Amino acid sequence: MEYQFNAIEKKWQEEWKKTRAYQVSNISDKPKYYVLDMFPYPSGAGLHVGHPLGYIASDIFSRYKRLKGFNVLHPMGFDSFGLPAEQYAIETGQHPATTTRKNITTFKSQLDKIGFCYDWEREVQTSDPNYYKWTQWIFVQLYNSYFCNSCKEAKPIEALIKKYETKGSSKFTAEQWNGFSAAEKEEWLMLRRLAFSKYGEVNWCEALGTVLANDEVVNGVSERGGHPVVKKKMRQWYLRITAYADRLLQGLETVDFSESMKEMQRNWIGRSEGAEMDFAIKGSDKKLRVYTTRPDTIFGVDFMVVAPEHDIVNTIKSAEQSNAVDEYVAYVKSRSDVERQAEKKISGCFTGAYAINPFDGREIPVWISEYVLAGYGTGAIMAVPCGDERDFKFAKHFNIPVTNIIGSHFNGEEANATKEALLENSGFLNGILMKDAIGIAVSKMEELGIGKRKVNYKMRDAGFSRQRYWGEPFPIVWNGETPQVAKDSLPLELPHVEKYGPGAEGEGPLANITEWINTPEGKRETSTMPGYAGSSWYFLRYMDPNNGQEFCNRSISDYWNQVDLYIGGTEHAVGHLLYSRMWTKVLYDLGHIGFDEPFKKLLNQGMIQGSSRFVYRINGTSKFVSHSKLTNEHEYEGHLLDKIHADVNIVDGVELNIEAFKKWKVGEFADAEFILDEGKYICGVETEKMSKSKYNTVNPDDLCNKYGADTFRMYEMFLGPVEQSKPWDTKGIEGVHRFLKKLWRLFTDETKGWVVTNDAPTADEWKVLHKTIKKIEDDTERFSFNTAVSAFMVCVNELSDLKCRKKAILEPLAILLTPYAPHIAAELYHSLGNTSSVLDASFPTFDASKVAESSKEYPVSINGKLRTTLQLPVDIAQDEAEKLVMANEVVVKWMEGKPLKKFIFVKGRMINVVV
RNA sequence: GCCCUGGUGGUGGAACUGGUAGACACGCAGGACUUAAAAUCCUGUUCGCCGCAACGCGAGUACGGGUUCGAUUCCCGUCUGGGGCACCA
Repeated sequence: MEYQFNAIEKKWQEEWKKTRAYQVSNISDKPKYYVLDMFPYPSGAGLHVGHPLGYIASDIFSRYKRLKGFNVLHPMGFDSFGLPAEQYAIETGQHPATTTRKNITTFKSQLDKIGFCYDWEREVQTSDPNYYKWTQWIFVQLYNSYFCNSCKEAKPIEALIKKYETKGSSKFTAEQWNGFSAAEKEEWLMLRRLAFSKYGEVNWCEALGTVLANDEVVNGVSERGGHPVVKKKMRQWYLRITAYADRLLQGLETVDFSESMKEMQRNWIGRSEGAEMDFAIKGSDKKLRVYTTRPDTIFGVDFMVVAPEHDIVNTIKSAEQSNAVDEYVAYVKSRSDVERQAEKKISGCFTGAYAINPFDGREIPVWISEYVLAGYGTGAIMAVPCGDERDFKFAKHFNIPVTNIIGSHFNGEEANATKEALLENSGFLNGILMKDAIGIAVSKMEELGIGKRKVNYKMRDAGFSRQRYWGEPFPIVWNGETPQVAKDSLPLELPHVEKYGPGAEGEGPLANITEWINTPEGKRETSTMPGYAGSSWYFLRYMDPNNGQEFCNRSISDYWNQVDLYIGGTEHAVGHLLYSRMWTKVLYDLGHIGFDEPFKKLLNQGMIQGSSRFVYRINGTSKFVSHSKLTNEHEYEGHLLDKIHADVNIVDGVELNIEAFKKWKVGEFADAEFILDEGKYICGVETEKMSKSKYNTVNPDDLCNKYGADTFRMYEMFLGPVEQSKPWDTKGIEGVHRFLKKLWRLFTDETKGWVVTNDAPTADEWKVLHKTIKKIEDDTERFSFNTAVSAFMVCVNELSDLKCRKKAILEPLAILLTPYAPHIAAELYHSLGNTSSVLDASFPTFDASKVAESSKEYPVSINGKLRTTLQLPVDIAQDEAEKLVMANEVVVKWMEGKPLKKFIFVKGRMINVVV
């Protein structure tokens, strides 16, 4: 009886669909477990073998937990708003909803083929009005909240209004507040709202007609398409994520993320402790405020640098320097971000003004330079050239004399940022170790009222507007410069548009629909929300996906609680993961959910790269030369070569299938001739990103058809650790397939069909089974799926050798296999006469007594040198072992009468004897 | 430049808290069954040496040191692959 995987897999997939075997209830006596995949953007290209890696891992773990008696939530959905669908719409005129729907259908059929245990009844799509209704609702919650700086949490904006009405603030009194106009009040409130609007410089991409987030801009060009990006002032929505900087940092201590992931988030948040300090300006009543992390170096300040955009520049510049300053500011403005990043040349201009060092009265020249950023700290620094590389280079370039405050630690050639030097030339700090002087200096500044401790963050508030069509509309209307929440009932649906091109002045396509934007209440907001809006809270909606009254019922979110295991790529380290952590904290603060970190454990799956194959055509001919015959990558016997991608699917290992190649692109290659090497055409190989255009994609559907989903699942795991990136290679899949066929033959005979007996297993057979139970359990618990697959292979090899066809062994084995290869497991389990589903069987219990042995031959080394073996009881006591060792002829001879000094026992085994 | 990670046979990779390095699989070589092929099974496969034989000898986890009875694992230095950040004061 042959292993007919196609029929078996179809049968069980239909069965499980019919019986709704993957439906998950919110009511259960079992403990809960929540396994989540980062949901995909449904692109038009469909899945390639790289996508399912994480999905297979999460599926295995979900099924494993289910066998272990947990009520497991394992949902799937689609992050279906986004730019590619919109660009496709612009090109083809098709509505993004149509193409998105089509793509989702393809994705779902591909996913189902692999046999995932998703509860599709909980599917969410971020572009579905029933979903984005609640994205909009959460936006309104953010808008109507502020971050209370004393209690460090979000509170309703009403509480702030009440405070302003009764107590005022540091900027105005209660009386003044009550006299403000509605628009004035709104301006003040806007400074505190968690979702707020302001004019800001944004990354404007002319070609895409939209504003991009910082993480969508790479090296000054758009991540998608590589178009140039420039700064533009526009009214934008933002999320006040900076308010949560500290809590986002502290929260990392409570979650199980990889160290590198935490590090990336910490770097992004970029917390630094230092001090802000005011310097008087000579002949002016203006003060220059700087931020420094090294107040200990205050006596080494030789000049000040202010960002060219800084407001103070115009008021302090001297008459003589005025023109030079204006010229320099103009020059800086002319430079794009790309230029600034590409050529970091030293430039700057003296303002003619001098600041006064409050401790020694020294006059310090004030410069402007583009290396000081307006957006960080106070936009001004005190430059200490002997301790800071950039300051040193600047001083050298403009011949500014350098004061040495660290003695021999400074060599005059380059700055030294040490904190270990004893200070010199430093007034009251002389002789003090720098790291101790930091605190002393700040205390002195605070005492004199000229400075105070200050924490700064690199992270900026997150831009939340996109000038696009295919995203969530804001439920906001404007009256002039004053916004308010629209009174429409949610969802505020995306209106239909005729064309998807941008509106005037950089506005989004929605601006073109005048009948939509103009309402009796005011003018609608025309931008839409960014991609991360919908993905910041989707894990909550899965819990209660059809709730029309709430985004997610509180008692249900209390039950499911945090995501126990979240699997996805590292590319979302500082985007999605930070945003969803912030949203979770806000919803927690406002009492909508009961936990403030969304993901308890994060597992990052590696990327599967493509392994590209190349053929080499002699330039201007249709002759192809085998890679093994080339002089080098570009040459063959003096002829230049064209290096052309060949489809990996028509190459066997590195050997090109010549007939298939000719048919592959008939127009181009039908008449191809080949210069072979020993009758074979050998292709070149390179590892690249998997992509259609490189013809290195492998479609999981093809592999499922050829080998079956179970083989495909196990092979993806067998490739190596899930966290590791690796190039795809289909070659080894045969080995896994052979394993499943071998397993099948344990249960069946060619002629007799099913052959499993009810005989009692032997000790050896029990041992094989229980060894495997232990190994599979341990490996699965620590996400070592590749070694678990190997353990199955060892088990089946051993049972084959033992010719074991006993139900008592094979039935537990089928259950063990269920998470990894559910279809064949179900078929085998069913064949043993079980009518209940293997999906709900219970995971076999490991019995240590079944693998125990009474005595064993142990290797023993003496002084790590001589090696011999001793037959010893397993759990032997140390003194007893000593006697037995001494009695051993070989040991005695080797020791030559020397006394035994030490016995090394490991896990109750004697490993080494020291003489 | 800074931070994080890795470096093990021809290949993918095992070895979990230091305890017989190379599990498992691919590939390769040889063999069995077969008219033949496919499928399946068996044997060998880190490198070098010795040999009638062996459960024989020596070296070996990027390189150089160290700790230890014992190091792929821990420590120090060097080289190197990958990822992230990059004028953040």
